[in-house]
Amino acid sequence: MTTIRDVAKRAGVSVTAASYALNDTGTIAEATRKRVLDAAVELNYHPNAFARNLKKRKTHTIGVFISRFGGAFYEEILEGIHSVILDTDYELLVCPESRSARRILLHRQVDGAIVFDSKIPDEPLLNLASYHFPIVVLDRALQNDFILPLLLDNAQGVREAFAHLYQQGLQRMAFVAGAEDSFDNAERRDAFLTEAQQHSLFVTVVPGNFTEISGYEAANLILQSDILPNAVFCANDQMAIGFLRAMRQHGLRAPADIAVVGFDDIPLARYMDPPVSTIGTSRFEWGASAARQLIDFLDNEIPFQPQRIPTRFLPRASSMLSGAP
Amino acid sequence: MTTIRDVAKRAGVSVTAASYALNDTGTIAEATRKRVLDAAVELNYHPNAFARNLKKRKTHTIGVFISRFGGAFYEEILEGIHSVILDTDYELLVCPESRSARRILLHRQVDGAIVFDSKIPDEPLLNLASYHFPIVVLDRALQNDFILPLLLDNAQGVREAFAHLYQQGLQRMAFVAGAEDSFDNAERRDAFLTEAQQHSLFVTVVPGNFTEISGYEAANLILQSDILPNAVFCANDQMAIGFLRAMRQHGLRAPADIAVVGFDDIPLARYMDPPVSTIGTSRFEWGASAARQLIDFLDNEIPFQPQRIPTRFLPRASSMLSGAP
DNA sequence: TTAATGGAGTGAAACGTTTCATTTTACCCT
DNA sequence: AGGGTAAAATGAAACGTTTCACTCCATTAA
Repeated sequence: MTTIRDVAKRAGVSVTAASYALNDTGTIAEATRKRVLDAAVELNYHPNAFARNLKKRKTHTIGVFISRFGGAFYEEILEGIHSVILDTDYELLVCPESRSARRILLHRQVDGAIVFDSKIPDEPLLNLASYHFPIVVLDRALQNDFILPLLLDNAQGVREAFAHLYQQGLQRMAFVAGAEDSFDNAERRDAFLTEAQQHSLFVTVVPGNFTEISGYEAANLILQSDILPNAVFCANDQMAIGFLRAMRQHGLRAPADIAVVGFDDIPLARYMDPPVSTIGTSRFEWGASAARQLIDFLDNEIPFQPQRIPTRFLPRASSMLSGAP
Repeated sequence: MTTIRDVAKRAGVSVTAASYALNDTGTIAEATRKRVLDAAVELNYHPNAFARNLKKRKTHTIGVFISRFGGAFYEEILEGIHSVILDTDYELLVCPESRSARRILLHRQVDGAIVFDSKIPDEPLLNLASYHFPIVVLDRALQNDFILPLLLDNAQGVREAFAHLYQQGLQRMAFVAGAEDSFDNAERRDAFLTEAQQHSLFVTVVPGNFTEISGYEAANLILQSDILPNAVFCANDQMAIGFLRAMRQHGLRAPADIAVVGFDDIPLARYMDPPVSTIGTSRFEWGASAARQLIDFLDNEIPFQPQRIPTRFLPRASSMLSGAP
């Protein structure tokens, strides 16, 4: 491996001069600068990132901590993040699991983090932030000068979907909830309950955990009641798909018997039969915002600006009564 | 940040002793060892990864270079890789774009690489390998003591699919090709042509580029011919899906009018109407193999063992004539 | 008693950069 | 010609580890 020492020797200058020339800092005459740069090319020199990071106390890497690679959900967020990183001189370190997340964060191998993994508890994040380490969280409402929550506007989407159902005269509604520890689930459920209350509707809430199977089981539970709901709101699309599967097995059809709405707009939702009404957002934009704010914070010390990521209701066949708008 | 110096001072020993104690090397009395460890805990000490890497000339990170995050295709491979990495003390650096790939590799920020990005040319990989840098390639047939190709057994899957079509009496076949520069496309096409030749079949090959739209266009081209094929083999599922869409628009049905087969077994294939026959593999296992061999090479100097990843044909409705097995 | 042995611990160099403080060089102005 | 100044270049310290080579001391063997 060729080092800066070799380059300096070849260019006939001191190591310092070589460093200044390479980094375009300090004061170096144009002629010598050129000589150094040429020498670097000739020797195929590439600075050792570790030595540099050690000295500069900066890694030029941002870490993304998600709970797993799987799922179109994360994909699009990652692509959004990546699209922003591309235009900077930062690297991306993607860590799909909380165990190694701890190690990476503690060893300060990144300059900042984007977190979307509810398995990582709040406490270590707050601790990191207290050392002025910047973090963007996509899955919790933590706030702090060094922590930026960038959350979905869950309530907005729920309101739109609710209105859509209500305007079609559907009044016997049920909500299939997601995982208990999920922030988004709580917001979606609360928004739904608020709407119900404002419209003086009595609604039922059935537990679930975001998996297709839990939606399936929720349906089996609901379908045992004497009076069936005529609209069901699932806290995500997977559960809506499970719910629809159970309905089919009971000989029921959506939306004629029960209108079904999901959340997230996963790709599959559009391909189901019937296509599933859902609430979507631009996940690409979401990731991009996160990266943009983090980079701005790191490079230009622009303070974090909390904001909500807009969501919108996407009406599809699973909840459109024939003759409805 | 607390350094090893602080720990040493607190434990009342030299820096050397602290280092030995923490790394369990050298000769340190049990009592002092314990004192050092306790001090480290009390001070919440975590070694600086850069200083360590700089000194040890090892990063304990492996790099994965893919062309983008999107696509269920990469997801499962990544999960397979990750599942292996988890049990080691390595980190994962995922880089979804060839531009930064170059930087990372050149700056030696990883100890080894897994490459699945045809936009990265062979030459830099060979160059790296010449410095004894180990690389697993998933998308090309490069071979070298330090380069391990881990490729799909494309021919196997194609043979099975071909037999399936042929045994149903389908003899007018066409092949919709993928991107020109793709190794897998070349193998699939060649295997198909070989089969056709062995069965004395005259077949047509239509160009494509792996996108759904190119499958759609290929179909429009094919459907103009006087004599339609009765079986079409697409080099991947996306194109098969595009092909089916075009067929529908022309009022044709699969498999009755044309039997359609894809390749890759993407999740959507199973959900199409009709479900798309395809050729699948365990991508999770694929990724896991790659990671396993790389780690074994790095940690235990076990030489690379080239192997083919098995594929198998998955018959579904899009190619099963009624009454067929 | 002395020499050899080996366990426990230490000092200092090294990894490859960056950057502060300083020196050298070149130029300009009276 | 000489002092002043700015530009250009340099030496050396520092970043936080690891590790080589060495010392010190107690124990054992002769």
